[in-house]
Amino acid sequence: MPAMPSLKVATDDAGLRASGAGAREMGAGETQDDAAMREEEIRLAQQMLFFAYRDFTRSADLVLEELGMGRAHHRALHFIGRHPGITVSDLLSLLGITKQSLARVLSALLDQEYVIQEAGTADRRQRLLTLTEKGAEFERRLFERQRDKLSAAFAAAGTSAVDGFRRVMRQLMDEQAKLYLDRGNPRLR
Amino acid sequence: MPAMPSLKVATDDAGLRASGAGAREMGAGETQDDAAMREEEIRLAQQMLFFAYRDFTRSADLVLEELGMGRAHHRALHFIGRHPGITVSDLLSLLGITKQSLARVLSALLDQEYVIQEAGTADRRQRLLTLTEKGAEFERRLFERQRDKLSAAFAAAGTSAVDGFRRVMRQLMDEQAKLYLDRGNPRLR
DNA sequence: TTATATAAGTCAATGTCGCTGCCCTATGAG
DNA sequence: CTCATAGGGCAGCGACATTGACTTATATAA
Repeated sequence: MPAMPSLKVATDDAGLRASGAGAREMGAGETQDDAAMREEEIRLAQQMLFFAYRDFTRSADLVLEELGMGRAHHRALHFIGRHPGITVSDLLSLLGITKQSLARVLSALLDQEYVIQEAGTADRRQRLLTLTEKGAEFERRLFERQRDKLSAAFAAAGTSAVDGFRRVMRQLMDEQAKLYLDRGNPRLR
Repeated sequence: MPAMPSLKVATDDAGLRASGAGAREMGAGETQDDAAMREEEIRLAQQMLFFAYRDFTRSADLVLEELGMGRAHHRALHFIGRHPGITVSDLLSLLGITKQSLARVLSALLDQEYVIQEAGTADRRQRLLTLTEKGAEFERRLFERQRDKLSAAFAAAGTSAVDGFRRVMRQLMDEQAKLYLDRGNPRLR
């Protein structure tokens, strides 16, 4: 864990350069200060996303490392767990990666029997993916780390904050991800 | 852009397995259903973090790709822009990576003159980092992509949601990151 | 039935981004 | 003078993602 820097840095005002080349136009009645304030808000939000995501994922990363796996394995386990019998191509779409990227991860999960494949009944070309008992246990172990972080954060922030959090996060996602979450998520035929 | 899967997946109830090995203990008066509901909330939040972060960063990634750079370059530019004259070790602490990891990125930024180094006046071992004009312009271009996404999201979610968003994100960060944000961020001697 | 499309697996090559261990120089501070 | 610190650099590695091209099995439509 790195110590946070004491940041004994020149206190000049270059942090907020509201003017210059690409600066955004101001709406009616808007002052330079308003624009600068909004820019600062955005930059803070950028940083929060970076720090929060980094530190949130870190908790599960430690468990994964023990078994020589990475985040990609975790994500695959997560979505397979949520969608037992998911097809490979649906999983690819959810993860937003290529077939090759998934292949490495998936074959490791199959080798170590965290996941099993079965040929689809309707379409026998499909390989339906399901967690084994071992896979479900491992996924749960990973989940619990992140659950602890998240529920502590939710408790500390309060329920109305959680609602706002969800609303903003939702807006940051692609349309397709929004749709996925909207339709109740696991249960859709 | 991958099409979101139609998710024609077996609608069994394995998405929510509130029982089993590692399931969390329930507090007084809490039912199985409460626990399951909370687990579902947490799992949704996990997914939102994944989707939102992925899609948020994607916007800037496209610009970076044109110039053969990656997220790491963006982050370095961001923090150097916010802290003109930052030392290498402070930057390392902010990014939470090792010297070697930064070295690759930083030397690219120096080579292409996005960043300049100057020996510190007080301590001449230090290499104080500052954006060049070119670097500031590039950083702004990257910033604007993400700003557009973020401000659209903030506008759509509403100001009280933004407040909640910030509160939750803050709780997800490490102590050190919290402290960094708390103390007003760029301006600290 | 034949032709085309789809689901999935695979090979080879590439690039970013993180890590480790080790060594070096320049400079600051006791 | 000695030791610690700021920074740079070498070599090697691993995880994760990419592209393009090719193969197999199966489904579906002409």
